[in-house]
Amino acid sequence: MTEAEVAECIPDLWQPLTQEQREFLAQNFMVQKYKKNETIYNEGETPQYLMCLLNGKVKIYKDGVGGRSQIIRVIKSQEYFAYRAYLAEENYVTAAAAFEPCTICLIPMPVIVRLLQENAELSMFFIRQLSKDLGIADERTVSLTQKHIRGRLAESLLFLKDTYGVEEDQCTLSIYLSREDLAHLSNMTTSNAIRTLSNFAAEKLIIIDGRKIKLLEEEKLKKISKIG
Amino acid sequence: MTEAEVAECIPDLWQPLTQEQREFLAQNFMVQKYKKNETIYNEGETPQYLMCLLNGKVKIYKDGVGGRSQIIRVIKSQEYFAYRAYLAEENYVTAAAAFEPCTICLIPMPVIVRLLQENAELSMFFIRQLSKDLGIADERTVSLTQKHIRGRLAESLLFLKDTYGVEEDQCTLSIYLSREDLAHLSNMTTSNAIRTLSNFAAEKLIIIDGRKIKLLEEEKLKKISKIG
DNA sequence: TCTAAAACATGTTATTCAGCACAAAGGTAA
DNA sequence: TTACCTTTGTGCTGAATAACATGTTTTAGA
Repeated sequence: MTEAEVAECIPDLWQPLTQEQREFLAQNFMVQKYKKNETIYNEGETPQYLMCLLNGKVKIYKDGVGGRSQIIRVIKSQEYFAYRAYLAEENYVTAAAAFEPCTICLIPMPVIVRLLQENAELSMFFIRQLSKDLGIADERTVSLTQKHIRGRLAESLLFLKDTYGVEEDQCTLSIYLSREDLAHLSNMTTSNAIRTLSNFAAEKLIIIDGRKIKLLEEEKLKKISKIG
Repeated sequence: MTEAEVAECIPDLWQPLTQEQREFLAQNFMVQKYKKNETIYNEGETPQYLMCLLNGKVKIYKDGVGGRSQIIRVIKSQEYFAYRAYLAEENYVTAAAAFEPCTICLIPMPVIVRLLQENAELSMFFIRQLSKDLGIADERTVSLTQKHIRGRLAESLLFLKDTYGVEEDQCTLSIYLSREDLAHLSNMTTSNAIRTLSNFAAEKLIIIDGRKIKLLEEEKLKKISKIG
């Protein structure tokens, strides 16, 4: 892989570096592919790499009480993940899997740590990213615990639009999730995800066609999400 | 305040610094006192200071749907807080208040940012801290959403023991929370906190004497917490 | 193309927990 | 003291939602 190609894959990481650091990074750069639904890492494993999603869609999730799965966050193209546990000096407390076929760039964490020690701007990038993620996690805790089912599902739909965007028609979500994943994202059972989605469709807030979801009344969904 | 005194207040921040940086920090050091139940900062405000709790106990909380309060985390002596939002370039998404009379050290965030740019070891301290907090937040999301009332309350009691410790008898929690705060920590109504606490007492897992709580059967509480 | 499995859909029941209402106990101030 | 407010405690009711059962549709593999 040429340096120019590496630079294009991981601009946020690349940009702050000196020429010397860039050469070092380019020498420690791997790319790996994952199939749809393939596990990327598991809870309890020892983290070794920082990962950057080059293309595809990834879920970070956690299996809780009685094996019930909760999606903690989702990763879109160009985002970094899988590094938190190493930096906290822990094993993974979450697992990651591919929603769709993915290409992921892997960089050994010791390489990252060395760069962090040499490059203050890079450190600030990680500090900012972790700070943002922690704020999101705090918001999410309250949403998931206090909002009612309709509010949680509406929030998830809007969140998916924000994260992965829409197709050419400006309203069909670009991600086709199973009802089960939608449920795990919204902290509810699969039955209730199906039911509530049907209700939204009956109220003409959305149109469902299999896994394809069109958001018709975004403002009303926002209202439902906000009032809980 | 002498440099030695400053050093004692904020060892984690102080230790990585050069002599020059220490002098700079010592010149930008304030100490402020807060009364019991006094608000330290509010949601929506613009963050200006990193805070370090010198003594006392602090809650970080968030008012959610219908003003229902959720305690997100608690701070003990020597811990840093209130810096996340500034580093994420956001306003506060949480609020902070004193459980008990507190002494807090305040350092303007621009001072911290300057030190972060100069000192890689200090950056690593914040990266590690944020990474740990994010892991805790992820775990907490699943606990609060999936565990049942008894599991959540048991977890809170054990968490309070871990965080603030116990008195000389080795089993009385050192923090005397109102039932309301205990409820907000455990994501339940005050009535249910009272009821479940009474049940634990009836089962001889704990002894309650007003706000004083003695943990008798820690292993059984751990089991209740784990199975949810 | 057939078959089996997975995903989707919907109705019913059971459980958990929030939301009262109200009373007792403790603390605080005039 | 008395009065008042806050906190604690308890019972009852109903709403929200998980769990279960069952049938249908879609998908994937042989």
